[in-house]
Amino acid sequence: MRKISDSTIRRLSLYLDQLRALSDRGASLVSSRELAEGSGTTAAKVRKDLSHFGSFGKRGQGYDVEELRESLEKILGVERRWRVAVVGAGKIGTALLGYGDLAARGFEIVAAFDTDPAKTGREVFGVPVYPADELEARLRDERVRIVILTTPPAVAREMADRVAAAGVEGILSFAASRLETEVPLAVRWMDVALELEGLSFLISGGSPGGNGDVA
Amino acid sequence: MRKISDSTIRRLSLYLDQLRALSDRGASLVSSRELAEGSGTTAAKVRKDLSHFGSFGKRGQGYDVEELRESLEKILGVERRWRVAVVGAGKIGTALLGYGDLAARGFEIVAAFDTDPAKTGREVFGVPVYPADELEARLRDERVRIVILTTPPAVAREMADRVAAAGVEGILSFAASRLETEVPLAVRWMDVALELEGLSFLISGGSPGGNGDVA
DNA sequence: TAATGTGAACAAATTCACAGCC
DNA sequence: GGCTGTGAATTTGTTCACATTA
Repeated sequence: MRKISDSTIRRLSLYLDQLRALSDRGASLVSSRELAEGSGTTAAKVRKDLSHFGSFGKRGQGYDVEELRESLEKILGVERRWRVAVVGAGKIGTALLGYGDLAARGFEIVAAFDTDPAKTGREVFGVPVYPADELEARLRDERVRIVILTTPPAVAREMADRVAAAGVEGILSFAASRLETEVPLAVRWMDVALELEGLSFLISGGSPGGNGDVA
Repeated sequence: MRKISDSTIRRLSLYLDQLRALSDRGASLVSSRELAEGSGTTAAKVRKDLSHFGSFGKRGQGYDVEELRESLEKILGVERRWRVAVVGAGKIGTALLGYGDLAARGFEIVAAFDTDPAKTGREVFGVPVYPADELEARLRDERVRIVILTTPPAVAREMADRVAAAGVEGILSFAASRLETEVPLAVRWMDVALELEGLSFLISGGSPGGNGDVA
């Protein structure tokens, strides 16, 4: 299998979202055009995206909703549940602990960590908050494979190295700055201010006479 | 000026972050190679990205940190402050109200809204939380140009239409599903579960023998 | 000498268009 | 007739390599 682009993966997530909704509504077939409309893309892109992984549709008909949903879950690796921990129990970190959408989409937050003793030793939205000392031990005990990093930038690098050393395989980082870890692992970044800057550019007329990403 | 790609804009934000840090440290010159290293890209890309907007460097020397920082702030439209509102004062919405990084990067949250009367009529982290009835009036009074949408998906569409009608020019949406507004405006999405699905794909070996986005 | 700015070469992603099947 | 799957064409984005300037 060749290298799959990041854009393709992101779109697969959007298709999956839609298929779950269609499935709930009891729809049985869906066309590439419909999937495209619901995810702001084109029918050709939908078909090309899927074609990297096999052929899932019936010519002349479309795709079987249940079948494609299951296939996409397997492709994305969300046919089973993931055990996730949140490192940094500040405002964003604790907000995520109670965010039901994550569990609904297969990501179960099983632990949180913080260096501040005032925040540890209790449960928040049912998730235990441990002191950072216990990071490595608890991550292993809980078989955590993905960590969401919400610490201040100053400690992000250290925490990333520690979770990587503890066998975590992926990090979703809310820390603005890039981070390089000693052990290589998959990292994605989310940065609210960066997204706002993107909007600022579009609104300010950066690309004049209209803008790229419009709903 | 031709159409600037989204990837270029995102990288400009990363360069700007770095220039601010360099500026704080009193650095006066920086090369495309250094900017590239700090943002996980290549020197050629840095130069090409900047070349779309003019020529900012001195051959043989590099870029003047202050000068380039100011230029990038102008390009991104963050040379002045933006007035932002948060619609939906749930867990994520309120977490954002106290998130100092936004103000530090030029985005001031001046109001929040919610439909739940239990949440309105008070201040959270110094930001007044208004009932949703007052949405249009307050957005105009406060001269809000960007809204961060953190409502449940069920009401996201309606709220998007209402803020668009109230003259808001950009939306950053945490609502998973795409949304189409009657009035067209700039929209960006942030979706924690989608990012986790991307990590899940990489970890599960979606692209075998290594993965794309590694630190 | 060192590093920018930029056309030209290249690679990747998207779109087109149509053969193949339901 | 309708819709998928896919090579080919096109467009977009990246990398190369070098003339140019401090």
